[in-house]
Amino acid sequence: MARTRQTETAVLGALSVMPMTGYAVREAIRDVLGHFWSESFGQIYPALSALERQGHVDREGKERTGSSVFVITPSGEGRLRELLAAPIQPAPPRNGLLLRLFFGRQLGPEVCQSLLENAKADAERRLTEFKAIRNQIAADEATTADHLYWLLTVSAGEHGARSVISWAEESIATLLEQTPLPVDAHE
Amino acid sequence: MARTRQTETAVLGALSVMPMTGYAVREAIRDVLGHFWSESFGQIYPALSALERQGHVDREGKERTGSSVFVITPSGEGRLRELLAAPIQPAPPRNGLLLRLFFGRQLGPEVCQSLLENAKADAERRLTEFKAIRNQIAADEATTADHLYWLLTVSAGEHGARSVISWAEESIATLLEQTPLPVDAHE
DNA sequence: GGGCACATGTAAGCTGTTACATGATTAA
DNA sequence: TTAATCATGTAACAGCTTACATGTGCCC
Repeated sequence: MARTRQTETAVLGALSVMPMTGYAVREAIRDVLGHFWSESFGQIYPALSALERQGHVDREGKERTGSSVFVITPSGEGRLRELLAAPIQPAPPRNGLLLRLFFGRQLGPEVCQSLLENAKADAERRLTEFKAIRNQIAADEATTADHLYWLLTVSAGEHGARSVISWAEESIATLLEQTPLPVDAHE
Repeated sequence: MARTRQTETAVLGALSVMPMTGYAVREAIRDVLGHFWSESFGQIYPALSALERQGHVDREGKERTGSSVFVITPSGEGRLRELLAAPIQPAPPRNGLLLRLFFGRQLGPEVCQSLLENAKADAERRLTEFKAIRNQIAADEATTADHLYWLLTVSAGEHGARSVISWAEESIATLLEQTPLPVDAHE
């Protein structure tokens, strides 16, 4: 029960920005919410059907054309506000990198260092992505009333990425202290 | 396939630190790995049985007493290293706070501010928890070869919490600019 | 006319959570 | 002796992913 609501929230949220096809909802969730949210493909169409049955969205142009555009109804907007106001259900944490580092003695310092290097590189990649997103939102600034809130989530991503980078750098240094370089005389 | 391995990894990892009962494995995962990992109760006993069948753990004292202690075998240690060396499977992101903020226009700036205040308070709570954990690890320093790696994960938690705090403070300020105080003449 | 992106859906199967059932041991 | 904690397990269900099935419209 508790979990299907989450899909409902994401789908209604997407439609609250603009009407679109189910296919476009999926793309929006993947490409726009992707940095902090995910829904799997197979959930979206059933969720849309359920929302239609409940009168929270209308399906326009359904006849014979195949593709149809979903539009949020006033009741759907009420439902969305209700869902957004509900208590946040914290997702159980599952950080594979930290799991590996916690048992890092099994892997040895060198492997752990390379895990950290990868994490740092990933975070740097994300940081440049966020920069691009920021520019894009700024470009649309005039046309959307949502940009202020969108920037908040971009900023969260940036802070998170920077914290990963500084943590990784510190941790690599700590591990290096622990593994004195093999004293090779060359040079 | 891919997912059951994760439970296997956590269980073998716990037993690599010291032999313990299934119940204790569960507590260790909840209390020690809890900040970055979770396994549900109902997965742990089946995982232990499977590991026993495969010879990766031995069950000692199984006879009639009810409780038995699980001990990792050499083959289990090999399996653990294999699992830890496998590519990290990134968990699909699901951040309920960011989802709410992204559609924050529906909630209004005041509600969003209080969401951010809560997030900040949570992060501060975590920060003091991490401090306590750090002290505890330092106290055990002599007795465990793992403490260096454990501190890495604590540090990750601290960096993360601090990044949430600074992000939340910035964001609250941004929202305040947006909602000029109601000009009430009183005072 | 062949390939690609758009578009909608379903079904099988796996993962994970929760609640239940049971019993031993220990402390008040 | 009664409650809490330790201990082991199972079964039902909810949620999610993946692969499949199908068709349209457009561009080269």
